Amino acid sequence: MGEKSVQKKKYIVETARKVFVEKGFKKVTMKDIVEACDISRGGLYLYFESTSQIFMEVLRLESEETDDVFSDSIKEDATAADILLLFLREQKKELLRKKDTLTQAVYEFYFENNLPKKDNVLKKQFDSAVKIIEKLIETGVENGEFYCEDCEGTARNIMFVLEGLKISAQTIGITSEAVDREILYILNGLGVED
Amino acid sequence: MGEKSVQKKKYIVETARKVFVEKGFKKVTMKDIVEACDISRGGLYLYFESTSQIFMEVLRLESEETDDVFSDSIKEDATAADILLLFLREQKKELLRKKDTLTQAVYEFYFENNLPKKDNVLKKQFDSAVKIIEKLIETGVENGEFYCEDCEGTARNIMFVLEGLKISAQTIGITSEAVDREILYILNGLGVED
Amino acid sequence: MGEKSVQKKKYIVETARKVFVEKGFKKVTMKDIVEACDISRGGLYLYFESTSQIFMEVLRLESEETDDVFSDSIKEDATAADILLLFLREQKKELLRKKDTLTQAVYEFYFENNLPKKDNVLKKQFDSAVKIIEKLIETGVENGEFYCEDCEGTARNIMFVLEGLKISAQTIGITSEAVDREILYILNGLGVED
Amino acid sequence: MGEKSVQKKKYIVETARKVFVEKGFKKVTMKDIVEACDISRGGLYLYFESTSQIFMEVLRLESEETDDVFSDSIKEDATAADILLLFLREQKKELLRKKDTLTQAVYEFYFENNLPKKDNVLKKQFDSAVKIIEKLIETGVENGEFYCEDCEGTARNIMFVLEGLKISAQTIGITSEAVDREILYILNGLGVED
DNA sequence: CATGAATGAGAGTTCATTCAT
DNA sequence: GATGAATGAACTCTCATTCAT
Repeated sequence: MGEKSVQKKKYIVETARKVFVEKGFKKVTMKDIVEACDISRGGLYLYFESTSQIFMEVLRLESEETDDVFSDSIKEDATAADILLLFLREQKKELLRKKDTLTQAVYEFYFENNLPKKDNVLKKQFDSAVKIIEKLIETGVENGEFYCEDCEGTARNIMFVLEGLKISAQTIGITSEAVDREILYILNGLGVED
Repeated sequence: MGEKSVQKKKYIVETARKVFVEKGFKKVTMKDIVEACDISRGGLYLYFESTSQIFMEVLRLESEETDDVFSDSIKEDATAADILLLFLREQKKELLRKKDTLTQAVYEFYFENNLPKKDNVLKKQFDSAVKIIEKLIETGVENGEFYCEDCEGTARNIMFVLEGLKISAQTIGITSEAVDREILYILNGLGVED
Repeated sequence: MGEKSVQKKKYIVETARKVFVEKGFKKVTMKDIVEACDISRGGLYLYFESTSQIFMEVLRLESEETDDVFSDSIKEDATAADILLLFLREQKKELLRKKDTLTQAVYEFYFENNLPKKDNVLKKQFDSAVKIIEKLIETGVENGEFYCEDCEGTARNIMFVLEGLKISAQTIGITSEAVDREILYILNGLGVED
Repeated sequence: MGEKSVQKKKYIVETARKVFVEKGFKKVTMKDIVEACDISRGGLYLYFESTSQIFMEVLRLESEETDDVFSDSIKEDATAADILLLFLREQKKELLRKKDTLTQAVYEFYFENNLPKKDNVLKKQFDSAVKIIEKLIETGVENGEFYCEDCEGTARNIMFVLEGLKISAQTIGITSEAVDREILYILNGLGVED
């Protein structure tokens, strides 16, 4: 595959991403993507066989580009609590942005496809996030910012709560205040004063 | 609609339930249900206009029949901790039973339908569960079984964790041990010794 | 068929008439009529086999009830010109009332059914109208109101013009003024001053 | 749309025309046309969305191909009376050719569609025919062939009579002699001797 | 007579997928 | 590589018509 092909493939994936954001995963047809990309029907099949394949590529690109959720905008002298709060606020923003997110599409995709474990990007992301939070909490504990007996458990708990909030936002709907309440609860659990 | 019609409607809903359990929500067509029920194409339309309508009926029946998650199998002398543990184990069983659950269908349904709040059975269930758990924890605190500063917050936290576990079970997959770990973490948080 | 049956049949025909007025002939289904009559599906079939059969009954009733287009509202001392004008104005009213008429349904019906000549109510009506107008013109000529060399031809011509206006009203649309112009043209042709 | 597509579209329209001639407008389904054209179900939808759309195209083609009803077969030295007679005979032929005409389909189409004025090809044709006949009569009057006080009125009258004959041919049926009688009446009205 | 549930044929429409150019 | 016309399977939905009650 030449350089040009690689470019075109990337163009398709990026355009398709917008479609998935808009419509979720299941509803999207090859036709939708063909039209969004303004290429020929047959043309798309030269690069991808199905919406699943395209979506997997979207996910791959996604994870490539957002490795460093944390490292991005963190000041040198930020405390662990600062960083955790930043992270939680970022997640809040993300999960309240009901539309304009890949979230729903991701869920639908994993529902549909009885996921080959190894390719499960979602799981990798979850696990790596747990690790990072755990590290962060440990640092906080060392600094005397946090109080915590089971750092790993707490990290996991935080991630599951976030997952719960995320899916709730998509299904039963959730308010900004409700998210704040949960964030506060988490911080209180770490011994952080309001 | 006569008695017979009511029976048939119920028969359709119960049969459709199996289809939804098997295939989720989106993938199910009127044709699928027609075939599962072994009735005629037009016959189904006598009772329902769409899969959404059928699914809403499935949910209604579901919630009617499972009002009393708790009251059912609770001994007279059960402690708050006993009851909570029972509840959590029930939830565990449910969420690990990946296939054979309506869970995925429910999520898909709520993704698709940007449902009017009032009809949101899911939300009602969530809120009522929070209330019940809160009561339970308060009882436990009074009995000296639990230690807890923010009963309502804890109840909510438990429910969000359960939601997180449920969706994770459907997407990234989750082991029995992982669930146990979370249950333990919750109980520890309430000051219950292992 | 008992007295009650006759009543019911009449009720159906009269109700169906409204449906035909509203929707024309082709679009009307047995279901439409069943619903309009608020009777059972099977019930309708006890009386009629098809919409065609019902419509033919509608036409029969129609012609029974409107035998005397003229005789109705004619004063003793009306002149031939008066009566002709009255008739033309009546026709004008009828044909401008685009909706609220059986006209379209009648046309559609005769299109569909390769009409058995003998049952052709429409033809009978046309022919009898020609006769009446012819008589009228003759009377007018005798009275010196009209000038006319070929009374029968003129009568037929008038009826064809009316038919042309009627169908035009249903298809290309026609204004009140356009009809007036044609009426005037006819009267002028008979030597009537404006 | 390439040259080939244009060809195919034309092929569909021409084939569909035959179907409309045979069955009128309302009774024709997309399936009928698909079968007549011997193309695939989806294939037809590439070109047209509905029978209405196809029919409008049929009408467009029709009017394109029959612009010059008159100019075609008119000798250099034809008199106005000759031309008028030619026109009327042409119309007679047309309206007696009960089957093999688009007439019925056209009426049905205009019944169904409460058509926006501008798209009303039928009206345009009617109006332009009136103009042409008017011109013709004026010429005839100048030549001393015709006698006529209100050329425009007469032209309109002729057209409405023709419309009346046309619809009558489709509904109550009409004989060749009946048409001749009307033609004669018209010509007599213009002062033409038999 | 009357009901209305049930059937099944058939119309409309949309897409994934192929393939000649 | 790229195009886009073409196919045909699959779904949705509506009714005429029947028939047990």
